[in-house]
Amino acid sequence: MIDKYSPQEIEKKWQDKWEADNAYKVDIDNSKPKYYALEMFPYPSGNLHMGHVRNYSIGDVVARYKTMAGYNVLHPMGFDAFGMPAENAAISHGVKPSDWTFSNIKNMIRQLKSMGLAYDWDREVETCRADYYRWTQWLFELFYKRGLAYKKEASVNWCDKCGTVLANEQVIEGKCWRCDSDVQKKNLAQWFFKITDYADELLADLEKLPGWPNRVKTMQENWIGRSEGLEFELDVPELGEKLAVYTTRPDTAFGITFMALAPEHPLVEKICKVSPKAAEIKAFCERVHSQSEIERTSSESEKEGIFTGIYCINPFNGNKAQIWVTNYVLADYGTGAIMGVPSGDQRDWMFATKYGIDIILTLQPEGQQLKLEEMTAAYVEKDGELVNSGKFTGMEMHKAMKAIIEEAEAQGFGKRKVNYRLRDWLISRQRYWGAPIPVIYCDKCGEQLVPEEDLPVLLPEDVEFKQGALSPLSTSKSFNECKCPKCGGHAHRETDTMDTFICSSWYYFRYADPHNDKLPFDRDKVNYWNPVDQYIGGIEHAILHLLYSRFFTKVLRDAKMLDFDEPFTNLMTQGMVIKGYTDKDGHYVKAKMSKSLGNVVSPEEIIEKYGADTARLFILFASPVDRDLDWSDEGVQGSFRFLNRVWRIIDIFSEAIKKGSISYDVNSLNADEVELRRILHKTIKKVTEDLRDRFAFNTAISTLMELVNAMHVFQSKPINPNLALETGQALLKMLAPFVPHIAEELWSHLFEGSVYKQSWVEFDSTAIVEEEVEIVLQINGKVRDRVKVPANLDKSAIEKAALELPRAKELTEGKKIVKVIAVPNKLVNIVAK
RNA sequence: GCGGGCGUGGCGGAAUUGGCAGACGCGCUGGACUUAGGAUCCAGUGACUUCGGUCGUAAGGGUUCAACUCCCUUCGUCCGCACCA
Repeated sequence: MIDKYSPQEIEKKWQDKWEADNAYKVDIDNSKPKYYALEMFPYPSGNLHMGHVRNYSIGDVVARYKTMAGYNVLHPMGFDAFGMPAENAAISHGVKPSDWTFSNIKNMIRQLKSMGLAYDWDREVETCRADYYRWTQWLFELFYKRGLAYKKEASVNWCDKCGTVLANEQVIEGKCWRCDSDVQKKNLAQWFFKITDYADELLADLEKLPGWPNRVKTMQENWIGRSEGLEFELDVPELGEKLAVYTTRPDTAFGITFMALAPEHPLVEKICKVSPKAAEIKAFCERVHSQSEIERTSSESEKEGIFTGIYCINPFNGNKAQIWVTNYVLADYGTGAIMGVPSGDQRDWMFATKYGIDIILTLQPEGQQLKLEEMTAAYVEKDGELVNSGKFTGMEMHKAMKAIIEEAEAQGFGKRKVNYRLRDWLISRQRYWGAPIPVIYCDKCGEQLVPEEDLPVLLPEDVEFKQGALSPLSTSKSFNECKCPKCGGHAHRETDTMDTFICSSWYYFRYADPHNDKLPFDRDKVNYWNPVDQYIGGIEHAILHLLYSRFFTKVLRDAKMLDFDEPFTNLMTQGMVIKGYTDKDGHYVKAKMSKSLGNVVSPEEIIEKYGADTARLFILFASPVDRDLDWSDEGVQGSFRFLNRVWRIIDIFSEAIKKGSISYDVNSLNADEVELRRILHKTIKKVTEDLRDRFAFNTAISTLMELVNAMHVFQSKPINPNLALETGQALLKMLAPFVPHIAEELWSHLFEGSVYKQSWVEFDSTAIVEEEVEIVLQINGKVRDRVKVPANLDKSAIEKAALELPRAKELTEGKKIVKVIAVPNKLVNIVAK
């Protein structure tokens, strides 16, 4: 008799034993195929939430299953430990960011260990430790040396609350991704990574990622936003200047009646020098600048502009076009100026009708005549033929696009151009708790990299933390002042730190070689372990982290530090954990668990009450991994009940199991036992396929529940000991990836060694074969009867048998049998009229 | 506006290649055991029904012997991007 199931006792026991035995330590082993299972590492906020539990439970099943299936599995964990919250703690509580962070990490490691996750803790990385950020700085220098890191003054996104700039990817609908406050534009000199150099490859290589969800690939595709078109120049005779524009609709170029400039366009200043309307123009520009980013970039806001009084010449037809300054042209896309074709673009139409600018029709549907005076909107369809377009009149629009580009190229005033929505990655942050940018500014020699042998540039401790203060590092005397590495003269350090997304863009390489003190990682080790075979995390990183990591991988490949193109072969994006609650209006609604809504369930409480196995089981069973998971307290109890049921049935089987032997004659089984054995092997097949091919943990678990239900048939009658052994052993092996503690405990009562060290179960296809199958009789597509027939009976035999069934005769009496369709082992359908 | 999901019992979900809709779990109902049950075990549980059946996978239409599954239209809902010229 085995004791009552008590997760509180057995879980701690096994966690300690696994740790003492170094059970999950791995090294390079060329005798097995390698497998790298990775979950996105957490920010050390201090406490695990259910989203973490879900993420790591999924990863743990993958790692444990792959290990049992014979792979050499790398499954590491670490912490993305730089970032704002630590600094906020310093500002509001006077705690040192490092103390705050390390104590949070300590608590989170304790919580992670209480989940029974199969991590190789020897490989843990913490991005805020000098032995890690030294290499983050080293990689910055590598980017710099390759011409991929540069400093420039630019209009950048500024979050006042966080007191720092942000990358474009970190601005969500005009608001800061972290604190949700409005983002402003500021002109600052900042460091950028030249991700745009890789725009084409980042886009094209999405095709090399069949193991990624289409959703994520589409999002990246849209973010990169490639477009093809024509860039050409228009003369501005009054200024002796040229004005460049980019268009994806060269076919409408003959319809230009005005040019629209962004207020930031350099030509605006030149115009102001000669235009009598200079004061008005300047006032307009200032007014646009004072608008928030949301106001300015919303497609709904009113289009406004001011005519400069200056004209330019359309090189295609010599027409004069008014130059306007407007609020709806983006300064940092294309050339910061657009051609205004009111007849072909709805925004231009609205603008032109508002200000009484001419409209020239250049495109109309084939075989139809459009009349401007009857039109109430621009003609924006993507088909038609040209009018009023000189020698291109009458040409089909797609042909015309090509011909007009060729014309511009032949005449020398324009060229074919590819544009991207993607901008360079702004990596400077005016914050303390990040990796210092390893650059020195010398009064004489200018910008200098900190020599490699002087890395890391350590974070100083003599800094002041103030809300909204610029770059805390600049308040440190010991940090700021230094000597120029080139001339030895007076110099000062860069006081900005790097975006934490840089730290997380290469951590999955460091796990392959975490203690290297000569390089970020050894090339051979990374080439052995990486790329990550299965990456698991939240959809919120679809662009940010996943795009940056792809960029890093490509740069490091070009730097010959590794030999592959993509960091993550397969990607699984898990859904959120949601829970119902009653809102302030008394409605029952479901939403992501959050403190402010009060619908949070604490993992620690659940683990304390039911154990980690129950928490893991419920979370994996309640929903497919890529969908949102609806938390249910009753559901958790159901999972706990199931584990108790497993415990009891193994207990009932245990006497028999001890008497059984592994190899035996299956012909000695009685009918009930044959049936159990068939269910067992069907279960093995299904669970294996669900784990190996489908990521379908919920159905794998439901199949295991069916097996346990089938075993209960024998709770009150004797079972063949050999079958008891076969079934019990297979059940525990299959449960082990999901619920490792109870599987290990029950295994230890009955068998030798650790269940985790066992090889995965194979199914016996002969056990699954049934001699007789039940097939469905349909008359005109409706189920009318069921009948047992020998398995694999061929079509004609089934048809013959079906027509002789009394039920078939009864229901087709007096009707003409038109057709009989038989599907072996499934059904037979008689069509009668 | 553009792009991508999703829509199945009271609830979470299953149906992998077009072949028995609702596996498994929750909840609920009844029974057994019991001093007791919020433990355990067994059975039932889509709706309607004149108990023959009929209807049923967001709505409508189509293809097919056969549709949750394929095609068209519509609606709802969630997510991403959004004045990108």
